[in-house]
Amino acid sequence: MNMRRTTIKDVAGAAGVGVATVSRVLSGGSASPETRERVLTVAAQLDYRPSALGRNLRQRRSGGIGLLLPDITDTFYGRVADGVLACARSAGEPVIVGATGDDPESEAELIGTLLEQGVDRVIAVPSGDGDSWAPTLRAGVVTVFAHRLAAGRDDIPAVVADDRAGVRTAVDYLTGLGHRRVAYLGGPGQEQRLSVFRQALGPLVDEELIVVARGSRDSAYAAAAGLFQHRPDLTAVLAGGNLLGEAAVLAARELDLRIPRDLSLIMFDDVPWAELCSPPLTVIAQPARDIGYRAAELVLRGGARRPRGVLLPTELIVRGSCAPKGTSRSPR
Amino acid sequence: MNMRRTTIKDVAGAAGVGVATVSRVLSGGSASPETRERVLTVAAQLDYRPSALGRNLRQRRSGGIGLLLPDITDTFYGRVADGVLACARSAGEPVIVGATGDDPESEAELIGTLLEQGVDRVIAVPSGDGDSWAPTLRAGVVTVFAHRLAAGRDDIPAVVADDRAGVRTAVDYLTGLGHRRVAYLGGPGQEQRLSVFRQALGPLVDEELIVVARGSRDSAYAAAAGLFQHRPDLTAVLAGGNLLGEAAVLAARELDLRIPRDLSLIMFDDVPWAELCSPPLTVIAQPARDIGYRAAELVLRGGARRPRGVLLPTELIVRGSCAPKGTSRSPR
DNA sequence: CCCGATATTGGATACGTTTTCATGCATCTC
DNA sequence: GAGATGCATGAAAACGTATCCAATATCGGG
Repeated sequence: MNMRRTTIKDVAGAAGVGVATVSRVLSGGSASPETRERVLTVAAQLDYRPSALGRNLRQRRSGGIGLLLPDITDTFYGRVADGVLACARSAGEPVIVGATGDDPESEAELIGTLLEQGVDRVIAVPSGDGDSWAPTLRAGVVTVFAHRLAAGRDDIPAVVADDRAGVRTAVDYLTGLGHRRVAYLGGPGQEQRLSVFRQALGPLVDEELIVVARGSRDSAYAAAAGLFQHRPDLTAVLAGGNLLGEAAVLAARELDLRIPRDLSLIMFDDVPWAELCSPPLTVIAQPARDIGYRAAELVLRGGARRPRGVLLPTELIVRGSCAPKGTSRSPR
Repeated sequence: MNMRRTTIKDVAGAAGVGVATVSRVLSGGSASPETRERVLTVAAQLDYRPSALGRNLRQRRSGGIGLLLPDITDTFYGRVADGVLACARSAGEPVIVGATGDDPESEAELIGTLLEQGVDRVIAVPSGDGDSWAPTLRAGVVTVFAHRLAAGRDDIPAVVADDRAGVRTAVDYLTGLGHRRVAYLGGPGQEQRLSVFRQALGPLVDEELIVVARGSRDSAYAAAAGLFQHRPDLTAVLAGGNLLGEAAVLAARELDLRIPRDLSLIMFDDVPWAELCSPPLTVIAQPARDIGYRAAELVLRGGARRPRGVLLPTELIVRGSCAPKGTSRSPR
């Protein structure tokens, strides 16, 4: 049972033409109508599927798209991935996914794997600074960043949500409610948000109220709990992601802080459970899926005339986790 | 700037040996110590990275692992994917991910893409019956199912949670609390759970209380809302997945059913927000990440001596969404 | 009717690797 | 010492495709 795969040669033989002609017909080259039809019918009969392996070697690239995310478990990145997959699929391109864990070393290693695979298009949520990305550029890989920018890499286009506006809206909303001690609970790679946060808060900013966690749930919880314990005077917190928001809710509950009575909370990223929470969480919604989809579009369009980047709008969705600074937090 | 990629030929030339020797050294074949060292140093100097393209063509397989999931947005599948990625990465294998949307046609199409790519190992959460999988088997692709089995495909090993025990535990727990009208809110591909549900409920089973939704959130919500409206007499519901559970909570809230006073709820799959919910949700935890990891192990081990399948334990985690059937649901 | 232009076609080559096979050399056995 | 055995090695042949290039057939204009 030596089931050899049917190759272009078989089709050529069966159709009585040369392999070059078959290749041309199948990749849309010029051919006479009758030849074209004959080749197509024969190919269909033999159930011929061109081998990507041969093609890839010949054109020294593997068509596929590389997608590097910090954590595929995070629904935000899940939605980004979904967008990429949707767009890639409509173009018939396979997507190779890697999880960096927000670790630059890990990222560099995964980039190496992708290069080895001959991937010539990469979408990534970059971790750390942009040093890892020299090899892809050198290899001529079309690269697009998603959700975050990398320090020192403004030569790579990026598709991001309008963090600036989002943070500003959130801060304005909170200060508008009378809050003066507003904390920021951030994650990796949120430098820009931080600077906007400081800027928006102006004289009210308190560096002690700004704390960044690493990517993990544990780290997020520790950061939130530490913040709440050390600074019982804070009345509002802006969480820079759904993991951080989750941690904030959990830590608040553990410390017997009532939301929103004792603590107002705004979370970046609208997730389904934000509505299930009690109280339902006020959020800054980000178009995660669109970010992925647009990034894929950009990367598929290739190097030709690609814009500097894309900025997608965010939206403040008011639910029930913020209250005016009326009842101050009760002393323990 | 014709930056041709450094190839095995370059290394061979620079080291003064034949390409065969270089290949052998790099893939762990036999070679004299001095030759080996020379080749390795030269390869390192030239920063040589073997091209997967050439290798793949030669061995007519692309090493990579195909992963087909219904919905990468669902955190359950996100965790499965995470397990697969972790295992694959430790083996240095790239993973090509596709989202089937629980649609057999879509699945078949994606399988086609994978075959075209020369993927020779596939992990999948199968949609519908197993007809789509004939091509992979015919092509000699090592296939492993995850989380679900496919009807008529007991020739493919599967890594699944112990649904049987999970459903039985849940049903026993609910009936033990005195519930008699227990509903099952299911999704696609849960035939086995359904049969166990009927079996565990015995004479109490009521076919009208069994409803299955399609994969989407909307469909899940519609199913839950419909169920609750049509059968106000039910007192407990088992949701067969986090999407279904979410829909149940939402629908219950919309219809002013209090959990657990009016309605007891158990949800399959423990997700972070189950604890954030109020009341926190009693769940049947499934080792999603392990499912992915084990499936990847199986598929990496290859066709050699692979077991019929793997059954991973579930666990009932009691939180606050179930109550004894004391206060009956108030009539509207 | 002939010539140049154009369209179609097939042979041949290259892509980068792994693997087979034959060769040369050193060591071992009787 | 002759033959057998083992190992290291390199030349060469695939793997399946796309594309260059030359050759042939077709056509229009003069």
